[in-house]
Amino acid sequence: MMMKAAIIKELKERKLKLTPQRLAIIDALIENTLLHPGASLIYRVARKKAKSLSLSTVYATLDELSRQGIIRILEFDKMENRYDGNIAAHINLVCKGCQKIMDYKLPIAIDLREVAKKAHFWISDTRLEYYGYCQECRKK
Amino acid sequence: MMMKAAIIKELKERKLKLTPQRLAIIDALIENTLLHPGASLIYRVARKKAKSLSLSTVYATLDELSRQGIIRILEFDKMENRYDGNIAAHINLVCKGCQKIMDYKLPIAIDLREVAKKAHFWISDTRLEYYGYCQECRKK
DNA sequence: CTACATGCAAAGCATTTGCATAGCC
DNA sequence: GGCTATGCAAATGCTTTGCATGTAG
Repeated sequence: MMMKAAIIKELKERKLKLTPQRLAIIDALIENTLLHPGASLIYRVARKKAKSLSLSTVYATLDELSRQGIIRILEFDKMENRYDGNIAAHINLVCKGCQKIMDYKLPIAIDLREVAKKAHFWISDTRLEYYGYCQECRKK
Repeated sequence: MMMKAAIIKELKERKLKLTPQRLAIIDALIENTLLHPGASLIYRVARKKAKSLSLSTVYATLDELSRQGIIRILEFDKMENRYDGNIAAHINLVCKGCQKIMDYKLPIAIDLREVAKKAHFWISDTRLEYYGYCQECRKK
């Protein structure tokens, strides 16, 4: 996840307003990066800091941050969207037991320019996921 | 995509009924593998073959096939689920312009056992996607 | 000031569910 | 015949939208 100062700088440069709601949402995202939080969790956490906050503002802000390339939206089957602050290429390990999502550093680098050349496809971002079971869930 | 005979064999072995609806859905999936079709397209195509067919049956069948590991469900942002008959490890190139999804053969093999060891995570399946623009959409 | 952000409530929509009926094995 | 699959319609639930109001710059 980018640092708060860096995110604020980005938003200022693009003339986006730094409302208390947005700042609270950014805090919630940063504090919970490892959890890859969903909108409802972000709402619950950010609500404590922002004097007033609605779920639609949470969605609007997350959309905006995603449009700015600061976070990535992850959609799942039978599970609410999750928001990933880690923009660098990495693999998400998604536990089907407890819904936990962990980062895994890519062991190799895939050359995106090669894909562009071979498949005539211009890549803007990536999503790499492995589904399975974490250690705790596997014991059960 | 598996061949029809192989899919039927799988279903028989697991004592799942081969109804005309299921067969029509499997045909629709096979005929449209390259499109990575959504439920609505499958419904439209399969409807022509099956004497009667409802959308809920389409969903139920696709769920069943996914549970059997025959297809994979892909969920997206602001776009209906798509169904992927290609279970082998590969990358899906998802065009944000025209919603087309193309397969891309992985240039390297990622060793899943290594992930299991390093991250204590047992992988059941994978989802690798690159988002961007195909050649036609890029021209615009 | 004024354009953009927010909150509310209502709409949207793909997907799921409950239940009576039909039909495969 | 028994048990699973189907169809229908209604429910679900996350996400989006329209619009009036508030507020950051």
